[in-house]
Amino acid sequence: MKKANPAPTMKDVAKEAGVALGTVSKVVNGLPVGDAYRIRVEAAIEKLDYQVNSYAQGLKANKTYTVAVLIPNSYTPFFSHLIYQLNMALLKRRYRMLLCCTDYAPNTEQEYINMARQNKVDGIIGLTYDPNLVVDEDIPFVTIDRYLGPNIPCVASDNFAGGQLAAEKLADLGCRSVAFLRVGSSLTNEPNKRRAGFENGCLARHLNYTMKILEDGESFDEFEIFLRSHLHDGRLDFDGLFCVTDRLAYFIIEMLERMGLRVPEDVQVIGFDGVRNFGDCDYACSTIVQPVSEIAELCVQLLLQDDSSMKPPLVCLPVRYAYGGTTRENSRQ
Amino acid sequence: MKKANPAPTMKDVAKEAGVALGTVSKVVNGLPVGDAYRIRVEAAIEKLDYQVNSYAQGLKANKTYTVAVLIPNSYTPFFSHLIYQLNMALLKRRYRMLLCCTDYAPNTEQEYINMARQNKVDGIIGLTYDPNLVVDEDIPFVTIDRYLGPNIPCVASDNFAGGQLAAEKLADLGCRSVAFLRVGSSLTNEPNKRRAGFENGCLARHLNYTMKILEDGESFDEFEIFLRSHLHDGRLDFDGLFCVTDRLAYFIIEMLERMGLRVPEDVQVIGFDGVRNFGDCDYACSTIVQPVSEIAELCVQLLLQDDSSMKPPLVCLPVRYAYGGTTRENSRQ
DNA sequence: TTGTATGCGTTATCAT
DNA sequence: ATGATAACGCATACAA
Repeated sequence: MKKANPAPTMKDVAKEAGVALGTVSKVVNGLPVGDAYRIRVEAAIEKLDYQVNSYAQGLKANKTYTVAVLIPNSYTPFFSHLIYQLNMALLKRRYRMLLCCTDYAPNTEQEYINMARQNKVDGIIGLTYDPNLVVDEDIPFVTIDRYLGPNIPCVASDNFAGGQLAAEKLADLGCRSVAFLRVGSSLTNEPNKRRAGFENGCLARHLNYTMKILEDGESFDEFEIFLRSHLHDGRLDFDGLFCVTDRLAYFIIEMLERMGLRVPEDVQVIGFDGVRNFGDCDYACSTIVQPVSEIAELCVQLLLQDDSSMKPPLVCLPVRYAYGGTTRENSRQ
Repeated sequence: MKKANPAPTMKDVAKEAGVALGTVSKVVNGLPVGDAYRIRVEAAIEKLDYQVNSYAQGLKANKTYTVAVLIPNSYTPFFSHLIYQLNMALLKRRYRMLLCCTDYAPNTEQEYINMARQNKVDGIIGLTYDPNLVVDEDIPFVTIDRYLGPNIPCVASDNFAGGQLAAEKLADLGCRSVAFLRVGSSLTNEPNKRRAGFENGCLARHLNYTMKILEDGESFDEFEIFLRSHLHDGRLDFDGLFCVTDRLAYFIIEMLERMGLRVPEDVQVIGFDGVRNFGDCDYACSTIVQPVSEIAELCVQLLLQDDSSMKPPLVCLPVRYAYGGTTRENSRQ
């Protein structure tokens, strides 16, 4: 509230302790200093409640211990967990996190990147959607789920393996004829591989499969039209569905119930992401779980490691299946 | 990646444009400068891709356009929306957000406050749980949901009115005998007023009411024991339940279904918070919705306004009821 | 080992 | 109106 007395500086501490400025600096940074001096300086620091000014530090060292995280928003379950885990991974290394929600807006993404540059952050972790994003070569950058170029490490789940795993699970659970449902396909990114993986898995397991892929902007109603076209005498042609996200699975399940079909008795559904109700309760549906914590940890590692070491262009982390009530439990459950 | 050439500085721009340092500064800050000079400086800035160093700025101005947000985590639905709205409210004013997840740990909360101080943030917005939190008087601070003292503005939903509204709604929807369920009551905070408000509403509407309040650490199983003790011949003594959060409502609803009771046919349930499935789909249950966006906006306003203006100690923002499938729709729905 | 002096990039106060 | 210079708080190379 009152801004009366400015925060104490090293100079104040030095005066208080009766030592030189440099000595205080050394004590603060843990450099060797005579015990007698150290004691006095520490007492002065305590007395004045001195705190180093990290802006002055940053100016000097050209290092700020701050990382910017660019992400569309913080309330989509996958994003919200990612943010949390990134925060933890950064905190562990004494780094601070500047959170930037972009709302999927390309210009906001670019604006934040510029802001981050002039803010002299030590690096940027971005889950972005702008296809024409310009990222400087001179600031460490790691992307999630979207490959931006050979010099920019990209971390993602093993989406291909996840699609494959979904197909295998459905086969294991007794499905014979399945479908893949997906929305928004215009942007090239890692999650797109879910389809290919699923297709691969279906072929390997000799599952009949169909795809229904909506273009950007098409309404979810298209799925209902699609499903109804495969409904004969109250029975669906499919006994298994793989939805590209848990969120889509949620809509599809509601749809199926409106159509008088029971999940999982009539048709089993598997989603993708590993979304939990209320963030930490049970899984919203049976799902392929993304290793969020590992993704976050790896992003931070890659971002902060010496430039000397090799930076892999793309790392895919293993996913796993989790039961969430929309598949038929079998013995392996 | 490569840190070869250090970022260009004002000096570089001055040299490039063949003008003095101060002139560049003026151009950058929009101060009056001769047109001929301005053109040349702007060209040089463009050419060198110059960006002001906000750390040097911060050092000089003792102002950083950065606000720290302290919150337990980013994945609990209410928190995740709060973070998003705070980010938007700050962005609108060209402020940056330093996100600090505390995991409900008192020492982490205190650590972050210290970190924020030495980081010279312009203010702190905190949703904290440490009953003994020490917050300096010399840095602007606004708290959410928890009153910390007369000099520290607290922003919250009108929890009392929310409890009252829940009671009124249940009465309107035909309930005669209701119960309030709550967990964790040791900490004094604003949400505690939900109980009192509910009680008030029940009295006003002549509803029979019962309370079941769990202590910290008690298992949710206690609720099942409680409910079963009020179950006679498959009928529950209550036809309406008010749960202190949507999350609790979610558990209770599952519990009721296990007990063979239908929601909302046999018993109607209202929660609190306004949680939506997958962050932005339908409401998880009928609920009292917190005005998250308004809370965020007000926090930022109070935090950044001149110290001269009056800071109210506690502001309670209006809540509203939303239908979410766990109450019986009536004509007013 | 301790003290002194310089510079990091900006802004602001001076003369010019 | 423009250019030189000091100061912000800290770290460090260097001198003592």
